[in-house]
Amino acid sequence: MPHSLLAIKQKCTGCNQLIQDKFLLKVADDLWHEDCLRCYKCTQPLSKSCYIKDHKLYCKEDYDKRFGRKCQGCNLGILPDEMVYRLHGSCYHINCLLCIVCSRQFKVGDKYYISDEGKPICKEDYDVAIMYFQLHHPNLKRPRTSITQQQLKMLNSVYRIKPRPSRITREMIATKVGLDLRVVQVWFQNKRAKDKRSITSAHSIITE
Amino acid sequence: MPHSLLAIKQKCTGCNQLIQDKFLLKVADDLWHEDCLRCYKCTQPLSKSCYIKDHKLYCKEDYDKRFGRKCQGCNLGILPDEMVYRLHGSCYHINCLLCIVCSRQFKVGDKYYISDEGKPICKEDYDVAIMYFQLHHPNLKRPRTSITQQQLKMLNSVYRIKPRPSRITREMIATKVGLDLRVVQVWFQNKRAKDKRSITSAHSIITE
DNA sequence: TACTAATGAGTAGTAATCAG
DNA sequence: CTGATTACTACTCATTAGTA
Repeated sequence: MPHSLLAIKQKCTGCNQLIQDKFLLKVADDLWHEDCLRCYKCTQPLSKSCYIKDHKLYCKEDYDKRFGRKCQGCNLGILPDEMVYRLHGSCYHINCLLCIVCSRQFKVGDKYYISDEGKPICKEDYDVAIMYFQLHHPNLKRPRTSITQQQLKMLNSVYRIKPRPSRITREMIATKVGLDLRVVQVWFQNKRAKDKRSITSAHSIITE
Repeated sequence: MPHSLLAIKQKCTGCNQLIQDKFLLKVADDLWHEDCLRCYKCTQPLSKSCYIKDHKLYCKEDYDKRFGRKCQGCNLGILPDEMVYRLHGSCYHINCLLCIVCSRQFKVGDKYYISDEGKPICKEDYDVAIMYFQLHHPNLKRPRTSITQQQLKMLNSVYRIKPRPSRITREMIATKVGLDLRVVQVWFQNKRAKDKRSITSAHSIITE
């Protein structure tokens, strides 16, 4: 059963501190310090008008963005109980959420990425774009194969006998341990280089 | 309705201490310190109205939430013997438990997360949101994952045998216990560090 | 407040690349 | 192929910060 009480103390809805100011500012049933009347998002003081949601104040711009009063696809308004997609802080009519590359309409569960302009791209187009990018900037990312202990053992045992295996031997090794031929080749190159390095550095210690 | 009374020795229903204040606050047969008139749940002072249950006071919001009088989805009342979902301290009509992003209706067994506002988000939307967020704030911190006892048991048992598991082992563990690969890696790193710390500190006690 | 998940700087080892 | 270099992976150590 609700009971109404006398107003005992009054706290500011913004900072939750007691209001000692001469005047209380009342905004739609909530009380505020004059100084606390700021947009919850951008913290700009709210001088002319403000929007309220969940006891929080917003400037028009941030309110529209956050609570989706304007579709970022067609730039038209969104009615209060219209269904929307929320995406990266923007709202879209269900029918206005399109991939900016292929214009296909997104459905729930579709994977997507966000362009530099904050607009959605479907995963397929994104992947193609990445592939294309890597084709044209081939040395930006270099996937590194990690060679397991198993494979290393095999490679090492061959290396001890034959540090410079022929193409045919390399092919055998490659299929046997399940590595790319090129990877095997590079491994032997690097291994020889490392060996040489350790030998020369050992030598320099002795001679110094 | 509150009544002010003359000061006689009376105990506060909230803190059970003697009331020495000039005025006693009486709320439905119980006496309270002015300062103790707070919501039992959120501890906010009760300025306008309060709800009572079992000699405890609640603000309207928490009362409705706690005693399930109001569906947190449609904001309408819940009849005493109506079926509800209970989620994170709130009640919902069976048909009112919707993902706040895609509005899809939850079914028993569906995975969900809870938004900052305490509302449910389906796992798919949550994952997409996280992906986005990380795409656009790549150097913001990853939220701290809490590792369950179950997972800890698994990790520890592996650690005893192999304190330095290979990438492949880590991958196996990660999928088995349902943790991110990186999280597993960090756990092993931290575990090794902790072990080392305890060993060296034990040593310093002996040698000192 | 203690424990510990996460971060960051610095380092080692080595797979991959490039020039010659 | 070699030699030099680049850059990916993983580690340690010290610190920061989230949570029971």
